[in-house]
Amino acid sequence: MAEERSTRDRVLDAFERLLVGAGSRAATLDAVAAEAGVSKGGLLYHFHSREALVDGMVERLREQAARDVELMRSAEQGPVGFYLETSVDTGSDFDRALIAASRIAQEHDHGARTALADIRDAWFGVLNEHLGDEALARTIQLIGDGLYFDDTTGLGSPDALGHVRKVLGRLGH
Amino acid sequence: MAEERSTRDRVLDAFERLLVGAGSRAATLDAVAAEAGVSKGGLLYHFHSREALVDGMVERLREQAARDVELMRSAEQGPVGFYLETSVDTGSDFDRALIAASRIAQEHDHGARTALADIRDAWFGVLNEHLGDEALARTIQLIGDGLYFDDTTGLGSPDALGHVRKVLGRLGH
DNA sequence: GTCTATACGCGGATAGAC
DNA sequence: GTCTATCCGCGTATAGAC
Repeated sequence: MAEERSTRDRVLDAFERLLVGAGSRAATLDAVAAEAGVSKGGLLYHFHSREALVDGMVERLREQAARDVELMRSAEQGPVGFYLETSVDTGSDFDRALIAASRIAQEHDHGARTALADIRDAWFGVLNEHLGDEALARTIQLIGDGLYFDDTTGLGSPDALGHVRKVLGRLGH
Repeated sequence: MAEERSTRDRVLDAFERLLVGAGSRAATLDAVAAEAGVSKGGLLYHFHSREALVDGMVERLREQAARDVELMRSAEQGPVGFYLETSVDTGSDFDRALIAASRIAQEHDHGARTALADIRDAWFGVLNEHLGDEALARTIQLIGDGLYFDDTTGLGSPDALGHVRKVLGRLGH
């Protein structure tokens, strides 16, 4: 039977939702506690400081990423399709964690930065291995980043993914 | 003779540097004043609130953007080359303003979001007009966003732009 | 494990001197 | 136009009851 989501996880979920939805400035301990439906004291039992909250989030992100890379490797539609489709925000837990971490990384947090760098390296490894074409692999990764960024910033055109497919089609993909 | 940079502008410069270098959380009025070499009171004479600071920055960004679009339109290397080259952080004032605004936009600021959306529309207009190919124009814009995002997050591979050129070359550009 | 109460410094903002 | 002094609320963190 599926375990109940622990308070710890619910707090991290709340933290991520606030980071994604309103930015780091708004993701205060007060706000996180309220969003998670727990008192500030309750939150601070699980995470002794804001920094610990960030660390906990990054740690969980790494676990999620390891699973994602496995899915990408063995995806039915191939790694490229899987990567691009999951670069537009699908609303998955992993997407949310990734965007949340990028918010923190922008503040110079070392843990978040290296985690994101490692995850990107893993993705690139799969793309490059599959395509056998570094330039194309890098370009596709950039397109994925662009899709992400646009989604994340609330910009982004309606059928971005469709346009990309069209162009990749001309390249024989 | 070139005018001295006004205090107002120096404050906005400082605000942008902090936003880009350390994030919105770190860009406090105290920090901005110190970075600009002015007292908090001095800063608040020019901008009555943090919100006013953001508005001033966005307003200046729009002026810079109008100039950039003109440069893009008439660039020697063509709009695509100009766009991609200026998508990696060149360290220009405009780049800094753009990245700074994207930080603020992530916090749901309406002014920053619409300004960025308008600027992106203008860029797309030039690309699409020049290429006469919407799918390609959108894809190139995504690549530019990706370059931006990577630079911005401190990720990004060394010769990203070179790889992109290679792939675009295969498409006949 | 979760809560309430409390301490305390920081960030945003005002008043008024120079 | 720029400064210092000051106010107040918020964000982080601790102590200790339940």
